[in-house]
Amino acid sequence: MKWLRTLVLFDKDDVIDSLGWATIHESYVRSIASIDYLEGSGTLTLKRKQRVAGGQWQRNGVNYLRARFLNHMITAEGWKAEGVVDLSRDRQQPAIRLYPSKELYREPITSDFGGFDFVTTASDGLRVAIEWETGNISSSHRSMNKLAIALTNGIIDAGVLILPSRALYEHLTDRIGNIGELSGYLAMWENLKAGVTKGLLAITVVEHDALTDGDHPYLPAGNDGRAREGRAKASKA
Amino acid sequence: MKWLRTLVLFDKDDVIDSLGWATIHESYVRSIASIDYLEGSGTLTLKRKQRVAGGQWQRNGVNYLRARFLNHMITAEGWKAEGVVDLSRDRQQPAIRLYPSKELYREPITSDFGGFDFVTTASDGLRVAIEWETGNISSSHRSMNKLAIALTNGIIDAGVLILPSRALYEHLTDRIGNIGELSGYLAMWENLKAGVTKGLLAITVVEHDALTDGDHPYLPAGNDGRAREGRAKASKA
DNA sequence: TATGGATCCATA
DNA sequence: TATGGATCCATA
Repeated sequence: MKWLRTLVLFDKDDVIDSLGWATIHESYVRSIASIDYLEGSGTLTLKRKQRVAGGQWQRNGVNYLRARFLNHMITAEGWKAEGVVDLSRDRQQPAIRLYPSKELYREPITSDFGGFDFVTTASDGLRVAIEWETGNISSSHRSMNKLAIALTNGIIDAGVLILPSRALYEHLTDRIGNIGELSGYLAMWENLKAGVTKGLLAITVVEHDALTDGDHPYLPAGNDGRAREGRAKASKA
Repeated sequence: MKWLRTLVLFDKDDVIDSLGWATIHESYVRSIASIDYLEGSGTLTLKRKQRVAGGQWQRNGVNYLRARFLNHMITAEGWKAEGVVDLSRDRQQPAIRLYPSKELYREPITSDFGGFDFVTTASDGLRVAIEWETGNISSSHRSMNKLAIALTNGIIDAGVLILPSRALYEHLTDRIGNIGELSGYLAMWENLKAGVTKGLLAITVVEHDALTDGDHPYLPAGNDGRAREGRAKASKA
C-alpha cells in the first residue's frame, strides 16, 4: 500500500521535531507499505469496482487492510498496543445555557470516551494515538473530534488519522472515510490548536498500488450493516 | 413527542435574544410536540425494543419521525425549506504542513458541503439551519461539525441539532445519535465560538411520550424493501 | 456521481 | 450493556 502524504493540521510545542514522532511516523509508514494483496506479492493490487446485476456495485471489503496494518505495527515494528486511553467522565463541562430559561447548565457526561485503534508510547515518552479509518466517512469525523479532545486534555501528545485517498475510496466499501470529504473541515480542527498546550494532529493519506480488471479476487467483505439486505437483492436480480 | 431541553453551546452577538430565534424555536418545539403514533392519538407511544429469536433486537425505525417533523414545519408552521445552503469550495484553507518535508501545504477542497435538513429565514432575516438527527451517532458528529463550519463562515446565524435522549435511543434503530454519546464532546464545539462573529449553536433533546409492551406496532422502517427484509430475516431465525 | 443516511455487526 | 465499525440505501 502506498503512503501518499501526512498533513500536520497543527503542532504545539514542537512535537513535529521530536525523536518519538519521527520514529513512530517512520514505523507506521513502513506498516502501510507492508500491506499487500495477494499476500506476499509486495503490491496492493485491488480489483476495480464493478457494476453487477440490479445496478449495485461490487467492491472490496476493508477488514483485511485494517488487520494487516495493526498486525504489522505490533509484530514487525514491535509496538505494544496499550489499549484504552480513557478520559474520566468528571472533566469540566463548558457552561452552556438552556433555552428559553437561559439558566446556566452543565450536561452530565454519560458516555465513555471509547479509546483509539492503537495507542503507544515512544522511547522519549511521547504518547501517540493512531486511528486506522475505514469506517463510514461520518465515523472519520468522530475520530478526528476524539483525537482533538484527547490532545486538548493532554492525554496524548500526537494523534494521527490514517485514511484512504479519494481514488482508493472508490474501490472499497461504499461511503468509507476519505480525504476528499474531510477536506472542507480541516480548518475547523486546525482552529482547535488554541486550546492545546502540547500536541500534534495529523492526517495520513493512503492508496492502493495498482488496480486490475483481471482475474483477481475482491478483498473479502463482512456481514455488517446492510450487507445481508444487499446480497439478498443481488442474488434476486 | 416530548421536547426535553435545548442546550445553547455558544451564542455570539446575542442571537439568543432575537425575535427570529424565539419564533423559530417555538415553531420547531411545536413541530416536535405534534409527532404522535398512532397518528392522531396525540401521544408518541413506542413499542419497547424486544429480543427476538437469534438474539437480535426488534426496534422502531426512524424514517417516520423525521418525515413527520419536516412535514409539520412546512405545512403547519409555514416555513419554507430553502434547500441547499452551500459553501463555495474556494474558501481559505489553513496553512498546514506536510511531514516529513515540513513544507507549507493547502489541501484542495474537493467535496461539497452538503447542506442541511432544513434551512429557513426568519422575518428579521435570521438564517437558521436545523438538523434532525436520526442517523448513526457518528453522523451526529458530522452534523455538528458542519453547523460549526457554517457558523464560522457566516452562512447561517443559528444552527440546531435535534437528537434523541439516551432513553429514546434505546428503542430506535441501533447506534443512532443520542445526547449521551455526544455529551463528552460539547466542550470541543463550545471552543469554536472564538472563530464566530455572530451565531448560536444549539442541541435540542427529544423523547417519546410513552413506552408500551402491549399490542402496538413498531414504527415502520419506511416504504421500501427494508421492512420486508427485516421481517424475512426475523422469521427465519 | 455525490452526499447524507439507515441499518445491523463484532466484541469487550 | 456499550462503543466503534462496516455495509448497503435513497435520492438529487
